[in-house]
Amino acid sequence: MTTGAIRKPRESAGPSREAMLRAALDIIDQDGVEGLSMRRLGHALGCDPMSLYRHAATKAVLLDSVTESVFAELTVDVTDGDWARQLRRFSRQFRALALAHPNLLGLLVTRPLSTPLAMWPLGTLRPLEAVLELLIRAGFTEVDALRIYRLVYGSMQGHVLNELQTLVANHEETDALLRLGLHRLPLREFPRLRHLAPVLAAYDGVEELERRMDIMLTGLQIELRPTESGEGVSRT
Amino acid sequence: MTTGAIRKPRESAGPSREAMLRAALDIIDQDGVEGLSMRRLGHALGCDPMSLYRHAATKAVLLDSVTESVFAELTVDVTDGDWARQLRRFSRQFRALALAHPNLLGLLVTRPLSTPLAMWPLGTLRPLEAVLELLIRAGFTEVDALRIYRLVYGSMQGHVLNELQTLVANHEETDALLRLGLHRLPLREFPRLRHLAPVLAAYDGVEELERRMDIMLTGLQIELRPTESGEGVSRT
DNA sequence: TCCGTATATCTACAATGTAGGTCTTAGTAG
DNA sequence: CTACTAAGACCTACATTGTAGATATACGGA
Repeated sequence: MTTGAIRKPRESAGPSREAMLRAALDIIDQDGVEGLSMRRLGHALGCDPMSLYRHAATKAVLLDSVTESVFAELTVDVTDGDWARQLRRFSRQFRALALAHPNLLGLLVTRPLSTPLAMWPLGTLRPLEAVLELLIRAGFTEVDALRIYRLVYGSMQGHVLNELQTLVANHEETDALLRLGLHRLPLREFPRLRHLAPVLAAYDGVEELERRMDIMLTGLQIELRPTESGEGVSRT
Repeated sequence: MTTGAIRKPRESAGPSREAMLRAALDIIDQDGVEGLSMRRLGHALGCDPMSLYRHAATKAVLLDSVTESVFAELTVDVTDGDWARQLRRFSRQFRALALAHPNLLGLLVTRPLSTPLAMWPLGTLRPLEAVLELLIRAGFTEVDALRIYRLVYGSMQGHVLNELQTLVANHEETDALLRLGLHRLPLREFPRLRHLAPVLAAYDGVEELERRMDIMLTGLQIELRPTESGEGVSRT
């Protein structure tokens, strides 16, 4: 190489990384993850499918980037002394994200499985770091902070998975049994489930998440005595 | 049709459904879900790939069936009066399944998202029914039983997802920071995470799950008063 | 024995991710 | 200003996928 200068990429050509991620997310929101192909994404952006590889070495990292871009919307106010309130807010935010992009939830909870923690995109790790900071500032030990993070994060994931599973079936059907398709189940074998049809149909995600947080936070307070910050669990 | 008799399938030809599911699970355990193709599965069974469609109308239902076959191993003793013990056992079983087939976890938590609850394979619904039965027999109302099931199931899912994420990186590396690849993280931005490296490396799944159950069950006992259902907790 | 039909087997197709070749153009040296 | 170089951008082509549809085969009844 005669010149040591690094050629900067032609900025005019091709869509920006952000535009690409946005378009990818749009497609996923509309037709699910399996509806996203490089060709279709290229078409949506009016560019050659192969040019997408400039921003993502492979489709897998493209998906990673999309989930990161969504995940990065989570924020935590580490200066808030009321850690429980922040955790609640965190959970609600996550739920909102999941409801806004239900087709992405599978990736959100699954993609980390294929990559060791420290290889995650930084945007994905930032909320983790923030929650740890929050809890440590609130007086928890590092170990407990990590434990609590896992507890909250896991519960939150679990809740959202449950909530999105329960959703819909036949929206127009009014009878709960029929709407959820529970009439298919043999009554002999599934009496409880069938009888619970109306309850299943009346699922209230917000309420359930709040109750879950109630239970978890009070249980947490009792089982895991924080050194000095034990003034009570915030309910808002 | 001139004759009303239903021709029974040639029982000699092709592998049995069970053999197929077993082989599919083997491949998934070995090379992950994306390693499973109809052609490869056919090759492993020594039969034409297309003949697999006799037992599964499409690849998606094949995957459903595989997850069902694993999921169906969960058992609950509904006659046990100690419901908390059963719930713990249930969680441990689930964890064991997930660790035995880590590549399947993504499907286990994800597949239900694409299908409304009542369309799940029956084997998948059976544990749900059993837990409901257990809790109702223990004196909970139907509504609370469902709530508790969701709570436990979500927490269990969340835990296992966390545990499998944290696993490995470089097994041979002894230094926690290096082993987890956390040295990659900018120290300025991720002080907590980097400092927690040894704790992350020393993750004890069994212990953590037990603690999680402790917290959840005590919180549950306090927050959910069965007798005065509906007004156990003042909500703001 | 032969026929009708349900089943097994095979072929072929459209769609996918992406490696590798070809071309365009920006940046530098003369 | 011109010519050269090489780093992108663009494109073609390939191996692989799930599976529809066509073809071959074997079974039950007459």
